[in-house]
Amino acid sequence: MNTSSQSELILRLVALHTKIQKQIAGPLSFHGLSATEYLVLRQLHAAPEKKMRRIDLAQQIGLSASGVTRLLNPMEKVGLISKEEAARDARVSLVTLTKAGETIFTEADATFGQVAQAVMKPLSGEDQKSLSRLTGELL
Amino acid sequence: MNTSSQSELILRLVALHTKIQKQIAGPLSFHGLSATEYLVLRQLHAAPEKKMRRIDLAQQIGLSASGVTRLLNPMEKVGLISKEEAARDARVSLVTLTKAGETIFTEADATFGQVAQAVMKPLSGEDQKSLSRLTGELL
DNA sequence: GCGAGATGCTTGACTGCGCAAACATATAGG
DNA sequence: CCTATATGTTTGCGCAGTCAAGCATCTCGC
Repeated sequence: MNTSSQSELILRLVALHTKIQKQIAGPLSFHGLSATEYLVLRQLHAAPEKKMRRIDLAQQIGLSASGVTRLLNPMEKVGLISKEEAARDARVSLVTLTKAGETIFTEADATFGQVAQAVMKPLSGEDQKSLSRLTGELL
Repeated sequence: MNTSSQSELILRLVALHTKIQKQIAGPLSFHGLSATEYLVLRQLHAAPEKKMRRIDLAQQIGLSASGVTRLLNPMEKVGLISKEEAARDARVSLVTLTKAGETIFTEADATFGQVAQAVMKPLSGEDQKSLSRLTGELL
């Protein structure tokens, strides 16, 4: 495995990502969500008490702190999430998943799952497992 | 392999892409290039006669036609590429890699290769081959 | 050979995001 | 305590990219 084929491998991953984004955007927009917004809901859904600090959210979804601020503002207006002060530290503003957000997430997650299934269709179950392991080791 | 783990697999690919972008941006900026600009140079370098139509370029690097227009303008000003009319079809404006562009690409490509190597380091040569095959089948 | 649609490209308006700076609060060392 | 430094968040500005509209050119059916 020489350097040149490693470069090509990186380029393939980038191309694959582009393809995935394009396949996901449409179906998710049916729920009024962008891909990034879906990630937010997903993180919150998985968080203990469905609460997170904005900065942790940023790190988990690969955004800057300011990106999170701008992303969350409209989501709060629409009522998917809500702000809450942290008891121990007045600097942080916790983000929590509202009941409405939970509902939308559940619906969107089903859609996401279908797209994921469609994207992965070319691979056997065994190959999907391999891919899962390989990507895991690269993170 | 159920739907939920397929979703997680997609999310891993997205996270991996984020990581790759962040690792690549810095080193490439040393050559005055963004990741997307590097892709342009690479495509042109690989093209017959180092010439391409803007629309094919767009499709290859996963951009819209207008995105390509805006991307190429500064690159032309800096002299990495140059415009050329197509003999057969007056609608198309061919993009060609200049000598200067070729030089910059060669340097940037070495840098890119090093980053690719660093990113892929956690995987054995055998695993890299597998990953290459798997991503290939998904495209 | 000419009108109707298809194709290639650019432009205007907008969105999403990053960076740096500003600001608020927290913590630690003297 | 009180200053210095670190941490969490928001804001101003700018860049990269999209979509829709417009313009030029090409091609085809008659």
